[in-house]
Formats: sequence, C-alpha cells, structure tokens
Amino acid sequence: MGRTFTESGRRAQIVQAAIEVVAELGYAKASFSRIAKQAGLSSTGMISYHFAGKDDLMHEVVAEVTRVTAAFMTPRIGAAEGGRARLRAFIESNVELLAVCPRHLKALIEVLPNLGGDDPANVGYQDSMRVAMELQEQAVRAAQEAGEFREFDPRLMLVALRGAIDAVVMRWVGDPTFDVTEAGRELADTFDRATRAEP
Amino acid sequence: MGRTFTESGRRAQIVQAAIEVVAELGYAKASFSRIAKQAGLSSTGMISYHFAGKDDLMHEVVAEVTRVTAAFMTPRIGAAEGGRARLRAFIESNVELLAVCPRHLKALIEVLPNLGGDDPANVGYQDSMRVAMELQEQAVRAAQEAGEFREFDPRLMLVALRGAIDAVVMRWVGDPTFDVTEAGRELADTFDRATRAEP
Amino acid sequence: MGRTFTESGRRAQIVQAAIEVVAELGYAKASFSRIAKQAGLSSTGMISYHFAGKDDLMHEVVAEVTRVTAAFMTPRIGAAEGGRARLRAFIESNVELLAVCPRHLKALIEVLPNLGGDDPANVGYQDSMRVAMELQEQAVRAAQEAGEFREFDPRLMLVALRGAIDAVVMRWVGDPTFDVTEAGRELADTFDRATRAEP
Amino acid sequence: MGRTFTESGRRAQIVQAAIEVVAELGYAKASFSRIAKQAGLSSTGMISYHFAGKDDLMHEVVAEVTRVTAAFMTPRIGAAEGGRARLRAFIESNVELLAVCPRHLKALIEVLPNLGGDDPANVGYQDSMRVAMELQEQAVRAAQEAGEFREFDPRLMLVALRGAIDAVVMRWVGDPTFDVTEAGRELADTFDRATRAEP
DNA sequence: GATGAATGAGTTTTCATTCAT
DNA sequence: GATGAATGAAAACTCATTCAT
Repeated sequence: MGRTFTESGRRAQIVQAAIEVVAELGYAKASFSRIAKQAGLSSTGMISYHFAGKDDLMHEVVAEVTRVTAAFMTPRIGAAEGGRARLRAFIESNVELLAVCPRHLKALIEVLPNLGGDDPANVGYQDSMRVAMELQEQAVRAAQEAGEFREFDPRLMLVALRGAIDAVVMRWVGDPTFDVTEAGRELADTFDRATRAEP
Repeated sequence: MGRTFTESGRRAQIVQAAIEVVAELGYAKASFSRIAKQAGLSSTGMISYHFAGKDDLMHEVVAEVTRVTAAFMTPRIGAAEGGRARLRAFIESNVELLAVCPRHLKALIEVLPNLGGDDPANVGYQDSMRVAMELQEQAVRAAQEAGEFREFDPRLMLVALRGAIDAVVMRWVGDPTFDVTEAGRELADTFDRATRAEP
Repeated sequence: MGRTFTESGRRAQIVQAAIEVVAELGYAKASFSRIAKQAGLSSTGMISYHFAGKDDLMHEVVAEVTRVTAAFMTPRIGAAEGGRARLRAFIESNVELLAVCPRHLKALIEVLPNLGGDDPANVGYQDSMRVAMELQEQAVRAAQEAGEFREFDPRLMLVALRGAIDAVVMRWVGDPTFDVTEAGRELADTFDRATRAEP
Repeated sequence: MGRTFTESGRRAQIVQAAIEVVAELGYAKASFSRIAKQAGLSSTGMISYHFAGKDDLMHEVVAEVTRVTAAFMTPRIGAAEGGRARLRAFIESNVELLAVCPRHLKALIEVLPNLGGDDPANVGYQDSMRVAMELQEQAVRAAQEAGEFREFDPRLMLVALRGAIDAVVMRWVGDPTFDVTEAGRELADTFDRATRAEP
C-alpha cells in the first residue's frame, strides 16, 4: 500500500519534467530527449521503460494536472451555494491556479488538443471527459430551471467559457505582474452577466 | 510586375495544402512530406525551394487565412454602427466563417500558438498582431467612453472573447449539423450581456 | 519504359547490399545500418527513403533472387522431357546455382522463414507462393498418372525436396572445394530413386 | 552435489520459456524481454544473471532440446536392427516428435543456424556436432559396406535427410490434422528407396 | 541469490534541408 | 524554375547488460 500504480518516484519525476517541457516549448517540441534532460536522465530509454509511449506519458500528464487542479478547485466550488456562486467559484479558482501552478495549466492546454484521436486507448479517457462535460451541463440546466440562469444553450456556453479561461491562462502565464485575483473576478463578472437571469 | 512576392502559383498552392494538412492533422504532425503529398508534389524540395523554412511557410498560412477572414469580416463589421453592433458583427461574422472556410479557421488556431517565439523573424509579425490588438482595445475604450460598454478591462475581455470564439470553432468544426447563425447569435448575446452598459 | 518500378539504380544497389548482408550475417543481424554500410550509403535514412520498411526491402530481396534463379533454372527445366528428367533438371540446376550466385541462395533461405507473417502485405506474396507450390504438385501428379512416378504424397515429397536442397545449399555455401555438378547429380539420383515407378 | 551445472530451477524455467518464445516468434524476435515475460519474470536482469549472454542461453536451449529428442529417439533407433531399419527408425521417430514436443523441434531449427559463428565459445559445441555427424557417417558407411545401402556420399545424404525432416517439421508444426505416423512412414519410404542397395 | 531500476548503444523511421541536374 | 535523390540529425522505441540494494 501507500503507492499507487501511477507513482513510482521516477514516473512522477518524469511526469513533472514533461509538464515543464510541454509548458515551456509546446507539445510539438516536447521530445523525449528534452524531457529526459529536464528530468536529469541520461537517456530517453528510461522514459520508454516507464511509459508505454508518448501518448501514455501525455495521458499521465493530463491525469496529474487534473488531479492537482481538482484538488484546488473542488473545495472552492463546493463551498459556494447556488448556481451563480458556483459558476463564479469555478472561474475564479481556475484563474487563481495561474498563480499556484502556471505550468500545469499551460501544459494541460497544450496537451489536450493533441490527445483526441483515433487511438482506441483514448476512448476511455474521452468518455470520462464527455461525462464530466455532461455533469456540468446538468448543473447549468438545474440553475436555469431554478431561475438563476437565463435561457441559453448550456453546451455552447460551457465551451465558450472553457475557451475564455484557457485563453486568459495562455496569455498571462508566466507574467508576474498579472493580478490573478482581479482577473478572476473580472472574468467571473463577465460570465455572470452573460448567464444570470434578467433582473 | 504582375505578381507579388507572396503569390507565384506554386507558393499559393503550397500554402493551401498546408492549411488543409494543419487543419486535419494539427501543427505537430504537419510535416513537409504530408504537405507535399497534399499539394500533389513529388518531393519536399519544392517547398524548401519556395519557402525559407517551416516558420516562413506557416507565417504565409497565417497571412493567407488572415486575408480571407478579413475579407469576410471587415465589410460586415464596417456595416454595423455603434460599439455593441460592431461587437455583435465581429462575433457573428467570425462564427459564420465556420460555414465558409472551416479549415482556414482551424489551421489558424493550430498555427498561431506555435509561432510566438524567440525567432527574430517573428518580431515584425508579432508587432502587427500587437498593433491589431491595440486597435481593438481602442475601439472598446471608445465604446466604453461613449457609454455603450460598461467598465471592464478591454484587454482581458478581448482575450476571453478570442478564446471563446476559437473554442467554439474548434469544437464544432466539420460538424454539418451545427447551426452557425444560431450559435453566432447566442455567442454574441453572451458577450453583449457581458459588455453592455447597465440598463 | 526501360526501367520498371522496382529498379532505380539505388533501389537495386540497396537490394544487392541486403542480399550480401543477409547471406553473411543472417536475417536477424541484417540491420539497415549494416546494409547501408555495405551499399556505401552514409545513412540508413536512404533505405527508408526507397523502401517502405524492412519487410518491403526483404520482399524485394526475395523477388530479385527469385528472378535470378528462375532465369537460370527455367530454361534448364524446360529443356528436359518427362517428369523424371524434369525433376532431375530442377534439382541439378538448383544446386548448380550454388556456383553461380551462392549468396543469393543463402539470402533467400534466410529471409523466407521470416516473411511468413500476419502482415496483410504478405498475403499477396504468400498467395503466389502457394500457387507455385500447387503447380508443382500438379506436375508431380501428372507424372504419377503417366506412370513415371510411384505413388506418394506430392506435397510431402516437395516439402522434403525443398528442405533437402536448401540444407545442401546452406551446408556448402562458400565452399570452393564443393563440386556442385557432382552433388547435383547425387541429390537428383537420391530423389529419382525415391520417386520413380517400380521397375 | 544434487544439482548439475545446467539445472537450478530458474535456469530450467528460463530455458523452457526461451524454447517457447523462439518456437513462436522465431530467433530474430526472441528478446530477453519476451522470454522474461513468458517465464513470468519481472525483469530481464534475472536472465543475464543466470546466463552469460544470449548465446549462452541459446546453447542451453539447444542442449535441452537435444536431450529431450535424444531421450525419445535413441531407444527407438537402438531397438532397430540393421542399417535400413535404423534409418527408418531415425526418420520416423524424428517426425513423431512433432506430436510429442513440436515447439522443441521448431526452436531447435530456429536457433541452430544462428549459433554457428566465430565466437570461440561455440567451438566446443561445434566440435560435438561434428563428432555426432561423423558417427552417423560411419554408421552409414558400415551399412554400405554390409551391402544394405547402395553407394552414395554419406555426408551429402545426411545433410539432405536432415533438411528434409526439418522442412517437414517446420511445414506442419502446429497442424493438428497432420498424421505424423503416416508422414514418418512416407518420409522413411522416400529415403529407404533412395539409399537401399539395388534389389 | 534475487530484484528491478538504470544505462547506453542499437533499432527503424521521419524530418527539414541541400544539391546536382 | 523545377526535380528528386541524398543527407544527417533527430525522433520514438527496444535491446542486452549492469549494479546497488
């Protein structure tokens, strides 16, 4: 006990290195060589030894980032009451992550578009993403029926929101002068106005 | 005279092929080989002959897409009067492009994040992007001062808007059942509510 | 005209080098590196440039050897009359090849067992091998019905004959003291006695 | 005492796994990884620990198969009287092995051609093979002198016989519809006719 | 004896680029 | 201008082997 399948010291170290390299150079240039160098490994063979392939490693990157961000955001969202407050908590806590683990966020945004593919190994992962999206949709619909949100297409709004947050993250990642709290509040204001029921 | 620097038949043909390959496979997998095959060329040497390198080709892709999208959007935006109407026209015409040249949009979104770099050749390009962004910011500020828009950070809003539109484009590119007019209106509603002055 | 798909100078040169390397080191150790060195190429990339992969190259090796051996054996077999004489011509001309192109024969014997596989690209090839085997079986059956050969299972006999010839080839390949004419006659005697009708 | 050099539990287990992997995938693809997996070992280090190298392991494979086949064939050959009967017993018992331990035979045929090499470690092994061959040659010569066999080159005949048996084994290994008894009798008939003195 | 992580050379393959024709 | 063969570096991955525990 005590150590899960995905953690074996080296594995975690490689995943961390991959996050940093992807965040810095982008997915296209994140080769095993650079990841190995970042991790202080003498050869790329070590990565192949611990991961079935590039896709496997990148999935682990996504899983790790998802874990970290969920640990940060979930309690904050859970502490909010009502649809509007929950939406605000979602946006603000997501933007605040920029100050907590900026490279994690950037890495996630870089990797995700490159994982969706024909590879059957991705099916399970994509299923879980779809389920998460559907849960969010249901929450939005519930708030609409409760009269908190106006009428709009939940899916379109969620896609737009996701894109807006990601764009903000990508634009200001690594900028120490960026005020995440203020930006989070502004972005939350934006989508609050866009979604709230008519006064 | 008679042909400009950027057009020479072959060059245009290669740029078109690059747009299609990038849209279909993503930037990371858009190699000269695949672009040459798409363009019906028997060797990649032709591409290196016409372009100084991959970055040069990709810049041309961006330029071409920018040209096409500007030709579509500019008159529509110009026909609108007032900040709110112009914002709506911007969003709707951008989303409508999804039905006009979906691969151009997707290619642009794939390429752009991979061009920002240390390469000095990019400086001029990034300058022009910054100028365009500043023009948009000024327009937003003018509408704020005219009382059409409420107070918000123009840059943050523009970044969020850009991300929201791109996310919608990426999500529904190639989906023939997607109603671009309706989606454009919804997304415009969203940002109209987010930006308009208090009633 | 004048040059077929499979011949482009370099391709033929690489196939020749592959034949020599396989004959000398065996299939397992015939890497692209060694073949490139044998061919005087500076990199293995050139081989991948001309061939779709190792299987493609090895198929070409088989095709080339088949071509050469058929050119030698076919007229000799055709000049013989009757089943017994044809069988003798088949065996003798096959063994005589040992003096003509010993490395071709050895390469063929090395490669063949490693090509039979699940790869769908091999299906066509294996079909042609099966057809050739069936033609030989029919010829044997005809000679049996004509009273030249005794009763035996043609397929078993052909498999045994093939193995016997190959074993002789492998045993004495590269041995300059080996008398191929005498050995061919002896091996033909062996199978003539084994197959001829009772006197 | 109590355990010989070649048997230590683990060693035997690894040799068994190697036989199975070589028989199934061929010598070229029989890596330590696959053998370790087949043996239920978690790492290839165990194999390197017990064997000096790949050649050492493969020699052990040959030794083990030789042991098993000798145990089966020797009493059957010994029970026969006279050269002709002994030859028949040799062939029939060899083919019958196909039903007893098909993978052993196939593994042997795969490994043997890849062992003959410049490696000084093989000298002793090849000596023993040569000695075995010479014993067989002497037996053949004795039968020739006794008038049982006609005149032919014993070595050529033995090589051809070995190749014929091996080809039959390789062709029908794993085929449950193959009648080993009938095939053994046919093949023995073939070589009996080829070798017996004129009636 | 036994383990499994680490190593570094090796594999095939693809890449962008160059160059003689 | 155009071609396509050639190049060499780099990619992902596998290999047999070693070594500290």
